[in-house]
Amino acid sequence: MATRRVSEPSHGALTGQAEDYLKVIYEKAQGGEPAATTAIATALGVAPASVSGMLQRLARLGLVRVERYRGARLAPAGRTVALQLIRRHRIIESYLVTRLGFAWDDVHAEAERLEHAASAELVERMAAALGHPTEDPHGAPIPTAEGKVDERRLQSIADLPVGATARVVRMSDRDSEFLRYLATLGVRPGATVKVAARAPFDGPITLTVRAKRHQVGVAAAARVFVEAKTR
Amino acid sequence: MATRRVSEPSHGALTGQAEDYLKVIYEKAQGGEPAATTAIATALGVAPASVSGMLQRLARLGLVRVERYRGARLAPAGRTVALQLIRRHRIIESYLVTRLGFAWDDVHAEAERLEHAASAELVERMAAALGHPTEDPHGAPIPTAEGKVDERRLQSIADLPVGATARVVRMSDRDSEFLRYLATLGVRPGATVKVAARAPFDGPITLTVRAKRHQVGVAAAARVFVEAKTR
DNA sequence: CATATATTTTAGTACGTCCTAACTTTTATG
DNA sequence: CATAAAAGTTAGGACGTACTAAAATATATG
Repeated sequence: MATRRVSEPSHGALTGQAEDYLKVIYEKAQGGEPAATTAIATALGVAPASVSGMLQRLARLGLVRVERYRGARLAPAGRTVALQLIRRHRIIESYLVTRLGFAWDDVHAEAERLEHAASAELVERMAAALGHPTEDPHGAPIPTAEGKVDERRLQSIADLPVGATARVVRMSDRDSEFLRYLATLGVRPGATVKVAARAPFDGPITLTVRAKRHQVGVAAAARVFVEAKTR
Repeated sequence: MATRRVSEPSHGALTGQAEDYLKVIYEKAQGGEPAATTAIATALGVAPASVSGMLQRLARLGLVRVERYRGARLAPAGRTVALQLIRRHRIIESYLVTRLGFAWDDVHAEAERLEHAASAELVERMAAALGHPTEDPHGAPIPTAEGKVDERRLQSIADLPVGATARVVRMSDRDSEFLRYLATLGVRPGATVKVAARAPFDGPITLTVRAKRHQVGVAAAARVFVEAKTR
């Protein structure tokens, strides 16, 4: 008989930790390649050996498929769990920003904890209170309750050629310092940016945002996703 | 080095389980007597042996004082944790009812999970959004952030003599079926009840609520707390 | 292509939490 | 007050999750 943890979330028998692994695997395994052990370990702040162990457990539960020495992919059941978790996360972030006055660069950690504790009912009530938003405050699409989500792969600013103009769609929400930096540049979802210049050898990129020029590193540029403006 | 659980709450190094034990001990040890092992076990739905083990751990952490074969009391540090948890719980319940349309008889379980995941900041933002309420939807007083709370012991309806009139102050929030039953009788915080009759040998109590008479069992009456009306 | 480096897995251990079974202590009662 | 019943503790084990160290495999490079 599976151990029942008294204060575990209401949705499903999975522990919060297992849910986190699934979410990371979802994110890391987006492009054909399975999610690498070390990548998962880094994302979760655990040792690679811990990942190997958990992957076996998740595989036993039918949530992931593991290729030894190669990495893990989500099985359909695991994908469902991951998308539900992402839905929770993004709705909670939206609610905290819109209704409780949290700063958009400061909600990630809070949502990261609440997503494991919130019932489906709570999340749906939050979504309803916000008018069923389709994107979170960082521009990331919110999966539907049925698990559909826009998975189209966007270009990052680092992919743009010199002279290109693009609309900012979204950015990674992980690092609040990074988000605060972007805010000082005026880079937020919906903003228009233009690549004015690129230094050679992956040197800094000069961006024009709201008529101001800024130099940003490639690493930062690669974490801001855009849609090219056709015109 | 103490193990750090990745998805543990932001407030303190305690696990959610340990927090729950402290809360139960707080509740059970209100009147002079220490909280009995079995009482704690029943409240948490675990075996008495598990309680013995956890009490040793909590005592090692300086959170409770245990008298062997007798029970446990909170140490000052444990009391602080318990009161913060109760504050979280009651503010969350209030928020869910007032801002997200939860039924008052249905919020307990949700709050029970969220109280371990919510940061102090979130809880204080909720409290501020509600205008810093002093009671939760079931009439229970909300401890202050500094850990002060009204601990005066109230009479229950079962304590009232025939003919007494009283104002309902609060009731146990544990059991939503019980709360729905009370609602059908019109028994809510603030309501006025009169003990019209009492059958002998702990028989049913006849109450008058909003001009209607109801028979309730002693067990139910003992879970509704009142203030005698002096007049 | 052989070997060095990086990645991944296994083995062994720890800790928090839970359980059941057996033992001990307290309490209640004839 | 002796003994039975109730309450509590200890012993031993399981599971989820983590760690380190050592072994195995994959990749990269001279």
